[in-house]
Amino acid sequence: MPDGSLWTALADPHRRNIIALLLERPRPVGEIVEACGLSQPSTSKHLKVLREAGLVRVHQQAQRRVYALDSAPIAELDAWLAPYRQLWNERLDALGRRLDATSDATDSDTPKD
Amino acid sequence: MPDGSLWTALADPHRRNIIALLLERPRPVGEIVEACGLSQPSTSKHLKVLREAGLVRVHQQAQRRVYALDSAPIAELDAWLAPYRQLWNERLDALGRRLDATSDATDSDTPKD
DNA sequence: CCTGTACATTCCTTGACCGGAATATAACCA
DNA sequence: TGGTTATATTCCGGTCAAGGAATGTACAGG
Repeated sequence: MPDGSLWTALADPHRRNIIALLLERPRPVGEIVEACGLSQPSTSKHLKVLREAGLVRVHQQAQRRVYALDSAPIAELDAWLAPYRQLWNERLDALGRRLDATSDATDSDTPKD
Repeated sequence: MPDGSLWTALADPHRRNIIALLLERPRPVGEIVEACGLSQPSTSKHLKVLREAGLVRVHQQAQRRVYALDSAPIAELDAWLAPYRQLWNERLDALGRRLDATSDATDSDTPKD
């Protein structure tokens, strides 16, 4: 169940780095270890956090464990973001109108914003 | 400059709560304190984190300090999310094709996904 | 069966963060 | 200027996450 673990998982730069690596293509742990410059245990622990947050999935292949992104939580983030996206659209919209209004009006009702 | 402070700021549930409150409308600190159920100092500290992450702005009004959302970092988040959004669109697309294919094909190559 | 490879897990120490209490600061008002 | 309200900052104890070292586990090959 998606509690706050998604945000917690993404709060760490190394984990965001791993996520970015997996965006290019799925990778076994060894590759991630090299790319991150972290120790193998530390990397495995980060992978565990990402796994428990539902951000990645493992697919065993011989002795390798190949990690890949799972897109579901990303969608969740996007859903969280939606209301704020509206806000910023309104802002841009308002800015546009203001710029437009300055063409034929004196700044009598816009104190100092 | 936006370092990782944005993610760190949003990692805390209380701070996300504050953000949600400010989405409705700008509010003075006192209101936020009541709504959060946290102590005033603790709330002020969270507000400081949000401020330093660029997520909120203060507008002094008499003795009150009215906090409001700043939309810029939200846009930043959205930009970060963009590449992953692509990934998940591809997934949905693939799913759609698979559902479509099941209409005239036996499930011979879809083991247990 | 034994060895090596590829990961995961545990133990431990350190540093960061959280929350509350007390205190400091700033703005308004008489 | 002194007092009150509104907010910020500091200090402090407790908790939690991160990283390294050591160890455990699973799978392949000889």
